[in-house]
Amino acid sequence: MDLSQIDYKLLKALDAVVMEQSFERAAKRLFITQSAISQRIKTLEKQFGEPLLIRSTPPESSPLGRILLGHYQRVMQLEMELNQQLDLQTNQAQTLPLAVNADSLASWLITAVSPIIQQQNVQLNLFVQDESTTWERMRSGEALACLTSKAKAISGSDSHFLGYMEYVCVASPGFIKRFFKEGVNRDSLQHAPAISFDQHDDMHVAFMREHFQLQMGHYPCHTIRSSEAFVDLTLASGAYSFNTTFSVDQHLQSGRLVDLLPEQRVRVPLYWHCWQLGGELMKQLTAHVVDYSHQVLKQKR
Amino acid sequence: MDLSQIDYKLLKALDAVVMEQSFERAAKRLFITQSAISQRIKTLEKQFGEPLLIRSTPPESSPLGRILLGHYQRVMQLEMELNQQLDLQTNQAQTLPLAVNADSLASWLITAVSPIIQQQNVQLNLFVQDESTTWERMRSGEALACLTSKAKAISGSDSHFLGYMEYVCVASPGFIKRFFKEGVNRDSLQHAPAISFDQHDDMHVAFMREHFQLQMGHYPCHTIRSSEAFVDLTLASGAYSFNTTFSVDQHLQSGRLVDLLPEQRVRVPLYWHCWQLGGELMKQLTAHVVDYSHQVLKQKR
DNA sequence: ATGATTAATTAGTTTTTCTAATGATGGCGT
DNA sequence: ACGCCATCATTAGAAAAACTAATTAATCAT
Repeated sequence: MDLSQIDYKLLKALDAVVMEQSFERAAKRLFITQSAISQRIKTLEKQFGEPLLIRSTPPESSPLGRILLGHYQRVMQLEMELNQQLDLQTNQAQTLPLAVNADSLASWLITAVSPIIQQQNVQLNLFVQDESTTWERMRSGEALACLTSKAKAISGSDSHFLGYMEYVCVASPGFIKRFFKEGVNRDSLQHAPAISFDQHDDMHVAFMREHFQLQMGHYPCHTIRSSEAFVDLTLASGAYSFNTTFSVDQHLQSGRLVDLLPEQRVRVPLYWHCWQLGGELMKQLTAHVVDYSHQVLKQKR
Repeated sequence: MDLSQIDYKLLKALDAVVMEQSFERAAKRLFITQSAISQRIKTLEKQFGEPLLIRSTPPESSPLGRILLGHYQRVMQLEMELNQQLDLQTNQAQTLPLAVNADSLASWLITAVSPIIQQQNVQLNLFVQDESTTWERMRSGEALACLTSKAKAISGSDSHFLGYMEYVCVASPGFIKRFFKEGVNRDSLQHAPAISFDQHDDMHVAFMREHFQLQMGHYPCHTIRSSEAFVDLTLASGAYSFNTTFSVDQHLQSGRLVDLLPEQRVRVPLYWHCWQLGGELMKQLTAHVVDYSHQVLKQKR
């Protein structure tokens, strides 16, 4: 029983592969080559004398692999607690790494957290990404809390339902005149440019598939990683797009944007997940976020 | 907040230095050079941006160092639990690394644990050393349990009082005729060869200091790392020595050995420390050891 | 002061770990 | 079946990291 024979760099590679379901993507995540991932996994398997990954597509963890990853998670949890403890010890200024989706950030989030960051001595560190990947950021321990559409709590963390973000499909009058003269239908949609937030953004994709049986690639689609620019391009008649009611309500009122499909607004649930550590500060932050979002988000499906 | 940036090899070096109270001894313990230790510590200090050791003699951990070492202990604890889990998962044959003192091993220990090792599928892995250093073996996680004279429990582990080992100062009639014709006194002790178990064995040293004001080095003393050979050399008139009542009772009865100082028997307390992990097996083992030792060891000072 | 003890530093070597390129394998569509 | 693409494995060589051995510096007791 040699202690501390475990090299956590190697376990980190295993974790990345299982999470990303691919050696190559794992490599990309860790900013190393696929070869290095392969070698790290092999080293680990040599150390334990049996396979830790089932080489299927996608790769899965073996029973032993799962045990090791469970251990890894626990150690990561300890490291997170250590980080918080060190913040408390030294800076006084606790860093709060949060993974949030762009739409929430662009609308209500700042208002919700500003009381905290004004009262307490904290440093926000926001990861802005799609609400389906924020969860992953948190699971990996990079974020202490996240905004996500997933309800499932990570073990060791709390999950709070916040409400629904409502998305409206909008376009400018000029855009409508140009592309939707005949109405919004399968034909017109194949030529009208849309906007997606990024490659993980499946709202538009899901919408097109469900309502018009259109696959991705069968319609033009921009990608813009900014909620504000999203709206700007739509206002400028460059595309139609789904936006939160927050960001387009004014424009709908003023007539600069038009609700293309009033019957088909999309509601995406939002949850706040946070690690139980982080102490008083995290509790306060969570309280503020839950409270404020209950006020501004739709509570019904 | 980069996760798993912590290299536990480095923390291990820090731990070794603090435990051994010396860079050189730490190096020896980890089987590397003093230079490597120095560099590891420096790397760690560079990573955290402040000293983790106070360079006094002996070196002490800084406040931050203590926090880090606390974290290290917790991770080591997790690794130990992992090891037990892996044993359970794969082999079925759990390894039980125990740190025990030679005298207990030579007398009652085997009898106490044999029911367990016969019933259960276990592999004993005994570290035999002085009862003052067994504790350290366990603290470091190398052993799952230990026999020691220290009462203080390691946090996360249980401590059970077992009783007192009684030591008698004995010699053969021939030896007495040669060295203690005038009785046992400061003069005669300066010429009569004694035996110590090893350099950590302070029983004889303490005895000589307390009762005869004799420093180590002012009397001849062999070193023999075997309880049985201890007795053998004494029987062969090669030395006088302290032995457990277990190992010399027969010889005292038969007259081949004589109790030199019937008034001054030494009683050393014994404790069983064990990590709370290890599950059912460890519980059973502890129950057996505690139960059996209560029968065979003196319970009173 | 002097010598002994201990840690820091340095230079050079060894070991480890990476990248880049290539090879092997398996699923998939034609 | 055949090639094609996607994916992981393997390899050689380069780069980085960690180590040893020797030296220097600092501290302490004599």
